[in-house]
Amino acid sequence: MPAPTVRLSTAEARRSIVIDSAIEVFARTGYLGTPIAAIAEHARISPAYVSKLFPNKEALFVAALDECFDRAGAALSRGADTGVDRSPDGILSAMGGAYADLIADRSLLMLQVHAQSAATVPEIGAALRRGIESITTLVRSRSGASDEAVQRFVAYGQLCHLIVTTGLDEVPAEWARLLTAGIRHP
Amino acid sequence: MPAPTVRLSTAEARRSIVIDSAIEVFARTGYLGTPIAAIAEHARISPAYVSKLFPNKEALFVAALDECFDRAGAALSRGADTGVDRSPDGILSAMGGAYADLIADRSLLMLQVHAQSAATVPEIGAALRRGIESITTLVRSRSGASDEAVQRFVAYGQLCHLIVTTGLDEVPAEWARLLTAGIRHP
DNA sequence: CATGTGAGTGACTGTACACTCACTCTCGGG
DNA sequence: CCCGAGAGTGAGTGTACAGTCACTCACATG
Repeated sequence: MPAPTVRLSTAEARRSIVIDSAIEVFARTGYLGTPIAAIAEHARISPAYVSKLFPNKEALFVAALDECFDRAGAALSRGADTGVDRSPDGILSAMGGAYADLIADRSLLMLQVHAQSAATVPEIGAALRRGIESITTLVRSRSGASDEAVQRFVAYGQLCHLIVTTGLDEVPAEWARLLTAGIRHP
Repeated sequence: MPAPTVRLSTAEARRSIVIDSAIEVFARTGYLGTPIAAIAEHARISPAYVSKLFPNKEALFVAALDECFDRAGAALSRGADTGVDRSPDGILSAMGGAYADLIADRSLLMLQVHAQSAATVPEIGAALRRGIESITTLVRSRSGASDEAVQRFVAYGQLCHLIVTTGLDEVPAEWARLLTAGIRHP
């Protein structure tokens, strides 16, 4: 009988699989809280090989974060196209809806929170700024909304982070409902 | 000559000194990124004694976080009293100003960010929710503003966290100025 | 001055983890 | 069929750190 022979793939393909795993696992346990071995296990690969694919843990985290912002940008872009109301505010709210759909699984959002916490690592801080920049300029240019409206968009996005990290949407209290009101829950 | 004899203090006094140190050091390097020894050094105390004063690192972090929210609450409360404009929105903006003054040194704010990142540790998540609750209800009751206005207050507070963690107020670019516009910078 | 209580520490232990290295295995090209 | 390049790993190494323990020392009280 044909034993399930091990098929090799290219390092490039492995890298992107590992990045997917990294997004998920880093999102759950944070930068310092995640051993490389946990990501390796999730990617069904040996820890040694992860270390061979990325020069160090920091670079792996940055790669995951970059990918995360790429996906967010793509989702926002799609959202900007799908709205019915073509006014700036209409587009903005369509983008908000698309973003809400995207972060339904929490990983992208949590990764951003962990990145903020680890932003004192220079490479991580830089990646975070890059990401915010691309989101901000994309929202600005695709919606055509005013600076104030874009700022508000980002501010409520951050509120969304707070709600998710603290599980506020599960808290059955008046103050919690006040904060989550009108926010699309995952 | 009188050798500088070692004066003992009470454990209670030490505890609060250690909490002060913990706020500062945890704020700089985060929960997992901070060794107990770093806090001990800042408090000019042995690591062993820190471990004797607090059952574990988690409890120390929670104590620091609680203290942090206490200070924030006190500052907001003071702000609510000092405003000239006694309308809800006037009081709200006075509270915002007081908060901005308080977080000039970034420690309180950074600690919150790190707490969000570590919120999967049950005790830390609970402390964070307690803190948010007390802030939210305080802002609500002292200002008398609408639910929407309070939600907006918190959302822009979170935007403030983003700005500080990423050092956006130092970034000389249009997109950065868009996000920081109108936010009181430290 | 004797003594008990509590402040404070040095040295240690166990563990977790990032990263390395020598090695094996796969498979495409000659 | 063979061989070399590259995929992939097991077993380690060094280090950092949380928490413990036996101990010393200060000082208030009688």
